[in-house]
Amino acid sequence: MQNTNVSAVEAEFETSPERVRRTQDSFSIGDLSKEFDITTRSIRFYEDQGLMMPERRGQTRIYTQKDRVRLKLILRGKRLGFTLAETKTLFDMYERDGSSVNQLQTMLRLIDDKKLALRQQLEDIKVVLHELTAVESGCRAELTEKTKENP
Amino acid sequence: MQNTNVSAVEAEFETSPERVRRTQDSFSIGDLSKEFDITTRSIRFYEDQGLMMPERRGQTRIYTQKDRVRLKLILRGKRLGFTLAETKTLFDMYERDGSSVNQLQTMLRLIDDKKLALRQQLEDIKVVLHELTAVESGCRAELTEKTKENP
DNA sequence: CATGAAGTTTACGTTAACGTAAAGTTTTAC
DNA sequence: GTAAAACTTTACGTTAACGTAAACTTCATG
Repeated sequence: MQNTNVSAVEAEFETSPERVRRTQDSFSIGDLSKEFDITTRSIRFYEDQGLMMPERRGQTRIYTQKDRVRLKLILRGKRLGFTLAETKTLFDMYERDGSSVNQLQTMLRLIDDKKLALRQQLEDIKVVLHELTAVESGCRAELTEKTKENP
Repeated sequence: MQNTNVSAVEAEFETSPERVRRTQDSFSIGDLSKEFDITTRSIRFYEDQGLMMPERRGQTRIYTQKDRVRLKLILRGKRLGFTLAETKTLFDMYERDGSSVNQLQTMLRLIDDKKLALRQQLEDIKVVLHELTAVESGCRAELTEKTKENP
């Protein structure tokens, strides 16, 4: 087990190509906003919501590698359909439970919920697509009729 | 062509079983809210947004069959993923163009847009489902490892 | 030393479709 | 005849995730 500080779950999210440019160990808010292509407003918002707590040098925020990984996790969570509140729950859980067994179970529950909801959405979308096609046919039929009348 | 007042598109939306109980020809807001299982607040909201303009007897709203059909169309539009604004556009169009050739073409465009967006959504959801499954596997693996350590 | 880039806080604005009082009038029922 | 049910208007609240503007400080550079 080579875990130093970053949670196993966090480590899991590390993608291999990143290891190449392991140079910096502190970042400005602008650095991160550029790297992840989000606004600084967003990053400050995440802090507002209790998802990050970077150090300060005076007023200025200083982000560590750990913070950077957190941000990465936030964004991946978003892509997976987690709300910021849900992601925060996971973070809080890890904070109180380093071993994170609890966290993993919660995550599994969350994932299960998401999968269920997504499958439902999938079905709904299919149904609506069919309905739309039906309405479309009706429209086309009516349209050819109308243009037949008024050439 | 047996169109009296209701547009051909509106007529198209009429479902057959309805014709059986063709009794009333005016309705209260409560009648409609019960029939379609929505709140009176919603109905008044649709009026606010310019989607309906029922007559009044004093202060009280009186809805005709035509209004009822409109409401039905609004709700079907919602099920099909149209915003109220989009539905309003179609209504306005019919108001100015009884023959509604224009309306039909606009509708076809709208439907096409929706279908495209839905297909995209479908793909996105599939991708996310796969990602979720992957993350889930990772969690499970890690979990069995942890519980192996601390039995 | 000025100036422009990057950082900061505070706080209101946005979107969609209603929910939820509050406070009043009208209708219906017994 | 009165009390409950149904109707009305007005208007602020909700959700999520920021956008945007104002007004300020700090820093580096030519």
